[in-house]
Amino acid sequence: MSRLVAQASGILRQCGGRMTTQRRLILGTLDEMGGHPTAEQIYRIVRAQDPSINPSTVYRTLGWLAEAGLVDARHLAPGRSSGRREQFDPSFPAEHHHFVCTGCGKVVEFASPHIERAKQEFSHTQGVTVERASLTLYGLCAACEIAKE
Amino acid sequence: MSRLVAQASGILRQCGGRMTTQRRLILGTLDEMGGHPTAEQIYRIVRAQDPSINPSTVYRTLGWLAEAGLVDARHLAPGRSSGRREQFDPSFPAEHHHFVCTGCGKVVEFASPHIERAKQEFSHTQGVTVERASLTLYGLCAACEIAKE
DNA sequence: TTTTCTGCAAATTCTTTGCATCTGT
DNA sequence: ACAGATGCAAAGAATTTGCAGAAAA
Repeated sequence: MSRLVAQASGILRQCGGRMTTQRRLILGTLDEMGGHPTAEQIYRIVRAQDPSINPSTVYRTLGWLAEAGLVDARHLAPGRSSGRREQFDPSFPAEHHHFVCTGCGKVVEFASPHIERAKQEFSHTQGVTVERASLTLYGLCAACEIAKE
Repeated sequence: MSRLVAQASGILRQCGGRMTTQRRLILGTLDEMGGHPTAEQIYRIVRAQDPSINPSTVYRTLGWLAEAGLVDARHLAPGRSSGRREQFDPSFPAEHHHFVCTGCGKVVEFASPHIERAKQEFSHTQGVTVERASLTLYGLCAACEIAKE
């Protein structure tokens, strides 16, 4: 059983929800495919295994997964007009951030202690509670940097 | 003449574009209203001054403003389903980041030297070029923190 | 057996586009 | 005059919703 299926089962048990075939399929796919798929990409893959599945089910599943905090919804694609599709990012194993290459669209995940400091500093100086942070860096990856010239 | 109108005029002159009444109105509104309005909020305000203006014009104007780098399109609203509308953030005077209160939706802008460091570290260790960064912190503002109890 | 979920289709929401007309330059 | 912008209405993409039937607990 995949990690997400296990986590989700626990949550469902606590709130009286049900682990259905469709949910298991979507969760397993999310876990396996990795990266930051859009709802449509997820749908395409699960449909290959169960052609009767419906996009609404994918959206609904992603909806409560995001509410439960098991995945984060992000807009990684840079610029306008490409940032309209949400991308889903399993929030595991820990808070992480993203570098997006504006040339080829490649996404690299990373962790940074600087962000932890930025959170602390901001919460101290402003007297607020910071729960989570999302940093996205935009730039050119090595390959695109070379290709540019 | 507002700052944005001035900046935009310069850009338009360079690329053979035209400063129209509608653009002046939209730019002035963006400058005056501040914050991080959605296209619809902008439209509502400009329509009050010129009822003949059309939403497409607002979208088109925001489109090239974003391309020109005079405004940034962001998804500040936290969670799913609220993050669907783009918000437009005049990119002035310098790169800045956002704290979003998940209780009341209030947005606070701030600058942080830590982010500069995170950018540098990432670009050095990965051999990429980082052009810009966007950090959003989510949490509870002081008032919402109190209200929670 | 009782909720909860799913599939379906229709509806919404946000945004873009085609085209005739109008307007800066 | 002429390239470029606008308004309008219609199209489009992504996502949500209402509801009757299906399926977990």
